[in-house]
Amino acid sequence: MTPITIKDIAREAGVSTATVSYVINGSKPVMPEKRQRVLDVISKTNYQPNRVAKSLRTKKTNIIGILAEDILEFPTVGIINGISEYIEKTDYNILLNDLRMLDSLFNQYDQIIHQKDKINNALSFLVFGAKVDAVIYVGMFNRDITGILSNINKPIIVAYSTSSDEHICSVNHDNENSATELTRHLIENGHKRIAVITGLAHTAPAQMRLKGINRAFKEANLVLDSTMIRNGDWERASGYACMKDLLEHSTRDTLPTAVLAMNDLMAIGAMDAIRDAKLKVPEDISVVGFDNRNVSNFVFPKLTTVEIDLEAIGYSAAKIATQKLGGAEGHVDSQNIIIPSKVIMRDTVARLK
Amino acid sequence: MTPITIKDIAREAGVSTATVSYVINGSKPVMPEKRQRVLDVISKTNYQPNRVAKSLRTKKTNIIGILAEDILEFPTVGIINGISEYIEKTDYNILLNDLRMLDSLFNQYDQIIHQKDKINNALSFLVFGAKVDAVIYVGMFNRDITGILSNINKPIIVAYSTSSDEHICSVNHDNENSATELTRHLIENGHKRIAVITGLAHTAPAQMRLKGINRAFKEANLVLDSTMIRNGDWERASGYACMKDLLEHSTRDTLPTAVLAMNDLMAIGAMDAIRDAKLKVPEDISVVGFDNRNVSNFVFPKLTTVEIDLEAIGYSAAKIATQKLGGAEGHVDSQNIIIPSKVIMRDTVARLK
DNA sequence: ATGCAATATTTAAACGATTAAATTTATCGT
DNA sequence: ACGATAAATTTAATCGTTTAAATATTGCAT
Repeated sequence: MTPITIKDIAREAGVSTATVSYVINGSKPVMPEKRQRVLDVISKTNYQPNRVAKSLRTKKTNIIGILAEDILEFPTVGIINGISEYIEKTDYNILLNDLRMLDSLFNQYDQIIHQKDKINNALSFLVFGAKVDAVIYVGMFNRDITGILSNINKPIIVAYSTSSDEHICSVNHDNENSATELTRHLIENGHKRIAVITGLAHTAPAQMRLKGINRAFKEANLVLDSTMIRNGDWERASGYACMKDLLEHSTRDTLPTAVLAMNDLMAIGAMDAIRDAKLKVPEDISVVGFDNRNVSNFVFPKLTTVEIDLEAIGYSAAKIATQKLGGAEGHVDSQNIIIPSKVIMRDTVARLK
Repeated sequence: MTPITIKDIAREAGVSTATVSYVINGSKPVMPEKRQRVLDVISKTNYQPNRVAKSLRTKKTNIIGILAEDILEFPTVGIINGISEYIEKTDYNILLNDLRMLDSLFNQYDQIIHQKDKINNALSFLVFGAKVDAVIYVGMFNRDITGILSNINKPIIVAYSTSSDEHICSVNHDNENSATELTRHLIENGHKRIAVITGLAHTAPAQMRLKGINRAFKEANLVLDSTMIRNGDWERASGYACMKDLLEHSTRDTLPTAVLAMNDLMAIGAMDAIRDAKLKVPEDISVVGFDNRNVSNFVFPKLTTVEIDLEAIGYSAAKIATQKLGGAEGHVDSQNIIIPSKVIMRDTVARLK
């Protein structure tokens, strides 16, 4: 009943525990017959070394901590999946810590404990308590958490935002470039009067995407008409409201031929508004979104959007983490990795002549 | 640089390590002034007890292992979120092990390692290697994994399927009842000619749901016409194909007035087929789905479906796990918990007179 | 004040692995 | 066959906690 330990294996195989350890880890040569004897006993007994004891001694847990802002937030699962894909090939494991930040917006208790404290506590627990070897932070990282970070001498990688701290690697997608490409796609199809529905204006992605949009306009010697810009908040309802407003303030001549929403949710909200105005997508107005969420493939017509390779982001973050852990030999790729995205052309963009 | 340990605290506070341990864990009374001195040193130094060492000594890691069939599969995240919601209030943590079963369908390597072995290996690692205190299996559990399970004397809880093993608790949603209610909703709206698009026929949910549908028919003294049943495979494309077939084999008189698909994806596929046939939902044919996936709220018209309370399933599973861990004092609820679901009425069901 | 019981504190042995250092065994040239 | 050297193996300390058991301290009745 009591779990089987290295001592049991040693006794059974007639060797010392050190020898057993050496064959398990290959850390020192062991005579072939002894080696085989040990291996036989191990497989016969189904022995699994106690990782807890091993960790205590070696000061390595082989655990990567994931600190997720909210597992329900759109990119989180995709990124975790990418991490999992890489980690599965290694000897590491995942300790998942969900900050539940969406949840905490509605939670009294959390208004007392500031979010920064929440992050710091979780980080501190992971690093000093659970002794994870590295942590991957999944989310926008737009909170100031530099307080505790300085005295952590373990790899911290940020996934889905870009780090400005030089000790912290980050893996992000190419907000600016993909916004350029998306806009270019519209322009190439003959659109000139393009409306823009932004995300929350103070957030990094919204700013980067806007920059990318402007670049495409400049390239084509066009200017982005500021009266055609509406500020949304990333949610479907705001897309609807922005589009409605755009429609109401337009005459036949000033109606945009296309609208670029900074994410799919708002794009779909815009499509709702267009349908309610008895107009058709894309015949009357083209619509494009961003993120390639599941739903963009289910609305009618199917939404043209930008696909973010979340899996690649997670995969890359995990790879960096283990490389950093590998010590000097494993060379660490780079400080801030940018994963390219691509435009997924579906059915919401009409070709203008 | 070297992390601070209980010895440092003891020295600094002028007491023994045992005393420090007693104040941290409240396991024995300590004189108020001493207690305070220790507490002060702890908060001044930001000391975090080493969980690894603690676990080795107490043989409890305070970690709940999650064994997920695939994190990308629809219910997984919702259930993990529920687990996380409960766990956050306790001293436990989550070790996430993703079996990546969807992925492995396309992976040569995994055809060699049988899925059963994969599950057993992962389980064995979690229990004997990582020494998690309990494991929650998230998925269909329709694989035979009884091999290794017998000699594990730690709580195992299955979430999202029902266990037949009496040593394994399970938490599932009420497939049968909610199918009855969904069907009843159609009947109450005057529908009699109802077509059914099933999921993979050999799976438990498909069988339970069919049972529930039949019950509603019987209640209403109707019979489910077997020529109106089509077997899908849970995917959107199969919903499309089934609906197309249904349409092609119907005359005006034999056209179903409603179709019940066993999940939202197939329901949406059916809606696609109906639209392609120049028919309208719900005016010509009503459609209902199952699962309340995100997308069901984004299609047009919005899909009437059954909402599964994934969060409650996860929450409940985590609660059972910790209760079982609590020992004799914490009474464990029940062996097989069924969480009720509810019909979400949206826009795809027409009232017939 | 004194002794005794009750309470508080410390000592030291675990937990199960790894790994220097010590020891044993094997190899090999002469 | 004999040392010397190299290779394999074992011994025992260690990682940072917890917790019985031993010890020290306190309070209290007399």
